[in-house]
Amino acid sequence: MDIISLCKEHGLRLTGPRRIIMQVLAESRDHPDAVELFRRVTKIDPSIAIATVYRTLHLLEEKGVLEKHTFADGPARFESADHQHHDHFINVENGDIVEFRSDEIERLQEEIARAHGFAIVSHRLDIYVRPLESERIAKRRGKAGGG
Amino acid sequence: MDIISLCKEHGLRLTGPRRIIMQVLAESRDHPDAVELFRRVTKIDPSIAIATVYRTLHLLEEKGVLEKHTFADGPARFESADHQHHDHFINVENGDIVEFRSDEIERLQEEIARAHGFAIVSHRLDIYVRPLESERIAKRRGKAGGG
DNA sequence: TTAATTGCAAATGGTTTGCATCCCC
DNA sequence: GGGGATGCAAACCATTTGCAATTAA
Repeated sequence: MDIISLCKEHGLRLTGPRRIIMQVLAESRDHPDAVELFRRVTKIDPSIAIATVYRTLHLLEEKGVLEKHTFADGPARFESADHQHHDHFINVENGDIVEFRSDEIERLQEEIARAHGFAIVSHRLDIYVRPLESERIAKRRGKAGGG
Repeated sequence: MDIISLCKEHGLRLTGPRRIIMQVLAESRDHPDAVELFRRVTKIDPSIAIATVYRTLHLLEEKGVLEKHTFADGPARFESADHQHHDHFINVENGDIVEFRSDEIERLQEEIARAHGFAIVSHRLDIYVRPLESERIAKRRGKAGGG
């Protein structure tokens, strides 16, 4: 969905700062945090305040347009919510995030929750990882062109 | 393990504040945060500073004696680490925490990580829940004595 | 004795908020 | 024109840190 309809749909004014923040958000595939977003946004329009970034993020989260994640205890990181639920691998060596989904894990969670007398509201599975040594070797080989 | 051996084992001085903080920690089954811990500790000795609570918590986490969790985006909460790994249900209605463990989910995680070329360093599965309506009724009935 | 530990207060980092101004609808 | 949105700076909250005084070993 484009930015104009997004604002219309949620009764938000399409202002200059908002247009830019949403555009940057739409282009980001890397779960940026508010400060990183602020950096990207002010590269386009340096007059935008970080308060506006936080306000927009909060607004979009409330409307269900964005998902907010808190990995480890760093700053909150955001991604658009227009996708099926998924979980995250966080590469502890560089902070990179890889998404994954397991229907089987989802199903097991439901089952266990029900057995405990709970209904699931939401959940998060964060797996902190490190590349397997074999992967590291494969990557080195790839980069070096087979050395 | 008692507090004295714990300190000896990790080369920590057994000071008054530490003795009290560890004692309170040992008695807590509810994953308290630092500020809550500070409240409990200063009830016993009002001269203890919150900085000492944070420092002790950090120390014990480093030594692997405590586990630190960040649920949603509230303050960090702690529990002793002298147990098998488990995951958490967080009751969104009151913040209560219930522990659970699924070997099957653990196994699936390993499997999926490996398939992605990762080795797991650690992980966290937090399931935000609400009591099932049937549980709520059962509880009311229990409290009212069968009303 | 003396290095580790503490209390205090100031600093930090991420995030939110009050308020006067601004500018979409 | 008017109310929502913004920029700015100050406030906030959880947490950390510098430093001089204290204390366990």
